[in-house]
Amino acid sequence: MKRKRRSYHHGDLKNALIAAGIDILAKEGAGALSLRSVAQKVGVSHAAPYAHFADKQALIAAISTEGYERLYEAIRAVAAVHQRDPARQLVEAAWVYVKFALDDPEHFKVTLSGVVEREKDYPAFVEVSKKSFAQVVEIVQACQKKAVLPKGAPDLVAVGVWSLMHGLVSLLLENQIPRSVLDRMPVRTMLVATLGQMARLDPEPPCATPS
Amino acid sequence: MKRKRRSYHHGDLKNALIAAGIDILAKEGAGALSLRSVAQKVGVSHAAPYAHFADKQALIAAISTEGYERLYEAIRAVAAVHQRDPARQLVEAAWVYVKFALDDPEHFKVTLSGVVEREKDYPAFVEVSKKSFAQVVEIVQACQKKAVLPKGAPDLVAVGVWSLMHGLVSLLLENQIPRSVLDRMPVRTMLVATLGQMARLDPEPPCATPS
DNA sequence: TGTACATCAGTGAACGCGCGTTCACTGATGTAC
DNA sequence: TGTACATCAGTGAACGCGCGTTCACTGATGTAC
Repeated sequence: MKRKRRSYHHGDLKNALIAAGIDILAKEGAGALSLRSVAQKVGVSHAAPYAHFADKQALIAAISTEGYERLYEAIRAVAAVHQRDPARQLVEAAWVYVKFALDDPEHFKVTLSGVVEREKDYPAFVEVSKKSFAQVVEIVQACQKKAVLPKGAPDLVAVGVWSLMHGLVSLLLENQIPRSVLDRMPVRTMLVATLGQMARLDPEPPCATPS
Repeated sequence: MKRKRRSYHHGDLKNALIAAGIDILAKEGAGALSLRSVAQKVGVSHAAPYAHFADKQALIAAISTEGYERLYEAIRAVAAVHQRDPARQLVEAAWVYVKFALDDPEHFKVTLSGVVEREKDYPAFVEVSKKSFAQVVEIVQACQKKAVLPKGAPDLVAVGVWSLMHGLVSLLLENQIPRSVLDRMPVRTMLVATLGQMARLDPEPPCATPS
């Protein structure tokens, strides 16, 4: 399972610790995330992380930043693929968001849950979160041009779209959506239906649901 | 601050513990919520709670249930006041939700954050959460009749409205909404604007903002 | 009204646990000459 | 190429902490007679 380190020095301990943290979140949940557990997973003494992170908050901030970067990259990719179809960009970007949340709920939660308290101390986090929001605003503007989304200040409409998606996945993760609704349709259909209450979308062909 | 108990027996320790828990959430946050802290706040030995709660989960479930009841009652009240005006019902119910979240964020989070894992064990929680959702569905139906909300299965549209509000408050609480948007308008205006992307609402007079 | 007794709610000591953090240390690495 | 030394990353023991939970107990309460 855990291969022996060849040398005294690890080489890339910082990134290894971040990866281990994400892994622990996925497999054991947020309660199990600690500097000690992360160190143990990498096979290093429990004090070693302090060479790379000032404290636990700093590790969490790094994990959050990584999560936002994952989102940013994935949305950038789908936006590029559907360059000329804003409605599609909107749906696929939303789907990216939902997929992240469902595939890796604990990482998603840490990323989006404001665990980064003193943002000032973590400029990388602030930067990628700003970039991500700007990306959404762009998609919203393109949608507005084609009357897919209602008029209004683009950043405000972006907040609306984001809220809708964030609320949907939060309620899903927190098990609050009634079974009667849940059992009636797959998540992707629910996403499109919900988004369709706000945006003018073409109906999806029932079999085109990606993964 | 803490008055001496007159007698050995407390009389209503169970409810006192729940109230103390809510108080701790408000004043010290979720991290400080423990059976021990709750017992201490009430002025009782740390083992006393076990006479009333099987374990920590049971206390949390009780606090969650209390939170949902607060929501349920408040929404029922505003729905009654605006009996003949579904759009208003919608806005005020949403406002109730947002107010709860902003006034008592930690209690709100515990209530809505699926901390009640094995719902089966807490039927009171399940019941009040179902009742609350049904209430929203009713308001949604009334809104649909007046074309305030789009057509579609009422429970699905209710999920949409709920998601929108839940996402908005979650992002607010988690400090994710960009300052540029935040600084431009009060929360209530943001709520109405966001809800307005999904519902056909009359514009609010700028000075009618309740508390 | 008085007494015996069962029931119940709260006590306080004790358990083992994992945590964040500090500290003096040591092994490995790289650089100057 | 070889040696001295500064730097750096990781070690392992130790600290104090608050937690959930158990357990034998005891003080208060209520009921039967």
